[in-house]
Amino acid sequence: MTSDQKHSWSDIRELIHSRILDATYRPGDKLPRDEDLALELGCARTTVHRAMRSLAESGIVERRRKGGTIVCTDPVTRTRLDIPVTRLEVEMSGAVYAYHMVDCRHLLAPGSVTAVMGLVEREVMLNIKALHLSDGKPFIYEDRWISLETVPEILKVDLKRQNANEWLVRNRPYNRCSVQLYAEAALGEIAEQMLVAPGSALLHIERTTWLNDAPITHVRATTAPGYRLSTTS
Amino acid sequence: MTSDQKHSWSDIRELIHSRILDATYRPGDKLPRDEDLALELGCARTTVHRAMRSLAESGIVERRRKGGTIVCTDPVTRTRLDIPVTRLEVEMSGAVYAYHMVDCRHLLAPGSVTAVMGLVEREVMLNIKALHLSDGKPFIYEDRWISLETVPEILKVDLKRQNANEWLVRNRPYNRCSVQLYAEAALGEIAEQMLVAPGSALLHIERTTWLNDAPITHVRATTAPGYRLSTTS
DNA sequence: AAGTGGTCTAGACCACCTC
DNA sequence: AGGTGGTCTAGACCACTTG
Repeated sequence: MTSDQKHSWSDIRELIHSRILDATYRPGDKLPRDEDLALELGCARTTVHRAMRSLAESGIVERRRKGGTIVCTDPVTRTRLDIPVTRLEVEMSGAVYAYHMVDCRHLLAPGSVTAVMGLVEREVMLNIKALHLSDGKPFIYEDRWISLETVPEILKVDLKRQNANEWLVRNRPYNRCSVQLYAEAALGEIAEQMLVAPGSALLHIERTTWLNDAPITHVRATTAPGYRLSTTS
Repeated sequence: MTSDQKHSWSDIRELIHSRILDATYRPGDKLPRDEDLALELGCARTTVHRAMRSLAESGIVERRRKGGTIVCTDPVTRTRLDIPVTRLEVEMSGAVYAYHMVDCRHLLAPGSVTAVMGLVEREVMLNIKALHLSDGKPFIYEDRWISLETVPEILKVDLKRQNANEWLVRNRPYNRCSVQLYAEAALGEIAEQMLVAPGSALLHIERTTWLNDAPITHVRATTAPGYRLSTTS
């Protein structure tokens, strides 16, 4: 009676997914218990669990103890976004990478920055403005704030030669990260640095990183016209 | 000798992660074999494996059979991006949602669209232009192409009343999805529909979905000024 | 060819949450 | 309070890939 058994969790994931796709299980429906599915499919419960966890991570089903497994209604589009290190991104495209520090000073960080970092009070941080170049042309302009509380060693680094992000990434790994994406017209200073007409539409990527609730850095990256972020899955 | 045992995979994940954070294991280093770590930590190899897989999914280590586990050099910023269904996004913000179909016709899809979809030849598709409103104000303008090869039933749906995306999402789940993000100035038609000054910088979200290599739909969503996409983790 | 991670099993116990 | 998913174990075998 039971069709021939598929014992691998990815096969089982596909099987269950296909039942969702062909509406055997509809959005909002409750799926059989892991144990029953294991019995039906002729595999261990652990294997069904592995498949289910994968479906849950993809946002296709929702699982609750005692509540069972439910097919998600109102599915979101869930993708993975990888933001590469700029130098590598440029070099991978076959272009020559260069880094140019525009400005570097101690400043009282604006409230917008300290708020995002989760700090109650404003404090003096290291502010770095720098340009990443691809074949000599402006590629990304970054405005970065580094917490001197969390990363005092940064003052010993020669940031005119050493890209701040790469130093941080190698010496100050982070725990938690928040990213925001938006479009904004190029303002005076940015338009100047990026060599674009004022008002040009540019994609901005803001990132904040922490190590166990201690903020490390906040950076606003302004990308060149036409820049695209792609995700897969 | 062995410190007191932590038996849960998340504890072990944290422990190994902390060794990476404090440079016990440095970028490029090879970690001990799963079995040795299990021995050291006093747990089953499966448990170490579970922790390692989590670290690998986060892009912190790289694992290869026979090659062992290596701490990633040049880490990328990896985040999860969830794009909600527009109606829910509006309603969650406490505003009133409305949908207005602007245009709907059979058209030969442009090469840029069919190419992204992975089609060799251009074909006639259903093209829908629509506006999502939040409290009566333009929120997202979408330009959508729906494959009539894959989804012929769409012709029976009353798309003036029924939001195309929501119908698709409920009746034509997808397998694969590709997303692109970029900034672009509002052109004539878009500026008109969105009620913004021509040239305004707007965030664009392009999505293509497939079911087993059969393209379902391609949509370019133009968001209102100030729109932000956030990711967590 | 051999060593490493990847997976499967069977069973047990735990933790959470709904009923 | 009981049922469901979540996890851990111990052992076995498999699959990939590199030395």
